Amino acid sequence: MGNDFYNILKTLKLKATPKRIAIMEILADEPTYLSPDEIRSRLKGRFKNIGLPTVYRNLEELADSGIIIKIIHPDRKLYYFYCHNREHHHHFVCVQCRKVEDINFCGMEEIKNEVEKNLKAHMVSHMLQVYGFCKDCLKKQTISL
Amino acid sequence: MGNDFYNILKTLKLKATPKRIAIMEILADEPTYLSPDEIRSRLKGRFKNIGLPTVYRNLEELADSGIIIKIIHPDRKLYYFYCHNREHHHHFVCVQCRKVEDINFCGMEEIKNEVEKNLKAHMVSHMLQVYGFCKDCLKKQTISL
DNA sequence: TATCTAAATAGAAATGTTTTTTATTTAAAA
DNA sequence: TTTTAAATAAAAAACATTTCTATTTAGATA
Repeated sequence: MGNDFYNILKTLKLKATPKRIAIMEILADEPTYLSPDEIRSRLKGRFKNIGLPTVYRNLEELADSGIIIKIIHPDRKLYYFYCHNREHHHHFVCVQCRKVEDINFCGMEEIKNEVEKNLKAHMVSHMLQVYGFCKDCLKKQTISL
Repeated sequence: MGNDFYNILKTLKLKATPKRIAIMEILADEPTYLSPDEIRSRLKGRFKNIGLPTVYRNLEELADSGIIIKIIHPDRKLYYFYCHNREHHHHFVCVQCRKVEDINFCGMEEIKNEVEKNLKAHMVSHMLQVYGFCKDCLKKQTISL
């Protein structure tokens, strides 16, 4: 299918270093979100030397340029996820298996309207995240809801 | 008006210690969200000895019991806010002065519906936060939007 | 009011994630 | 091939948050 990470990086005006490409490959292959340290562990299979600051820096740059996204987890640690959906949308996150699924509904127009009309404020950004148990985790075991 | 924190704490089955009451008073008087360390600084004016773990523990307990709320800031640090509105709602946060205002619209019914019908998942919780510049900060200065 | 006990506390130390620093290496443009 | 700005490794630092332990205290009970 050609995830042409080399050219994506060129478009973003980032050097196409082997490690940067590897980080994108690892995330794109993963249906769940990963922590920086987990990403580093996987990189260790491919590179014998890999520093944690390099992982953090690359993830930050890639997230800033929008090609990957940050997941805000209730534990307040950083997680990253490669999302193939380029439209504006939000995520359902399974707190058990970490699967990420898209939510298409976004009531942001109404919220933006309320913020600007009622509060007379200017909305810069918003964050919506939904936590729960996904279909598969519900099936696999008894979860006391 | 009588913010009867003593009785609120009794209802929550928490000991009404002077420090716990002071934490609630500080937050209730504050229109912005505060960090644990900022709260400790203010407590130092009232108590000569006050440990940071005490502040963290109390904030955690009070947030768990729902009398104060955690604010998720983009910097991923913890902040707390005393919200007088007991209904389910969300917040607009001014990223400049940290003022917190209520947003009454919440599209959660639609989202819950989508999660449960389309994804066949179970929604446990959700987080919505809107960031921007409040009315006053917009007035006070030129912000490049 | 005095006694008692579980809860709360201070203070020090530990934890663990994320960032900074600096010297070295590398991608890719010229 | 040369050049140079960007990227890197490694060590160290920064910093928020938590754990630990001995001590104190709120408030129930006698």
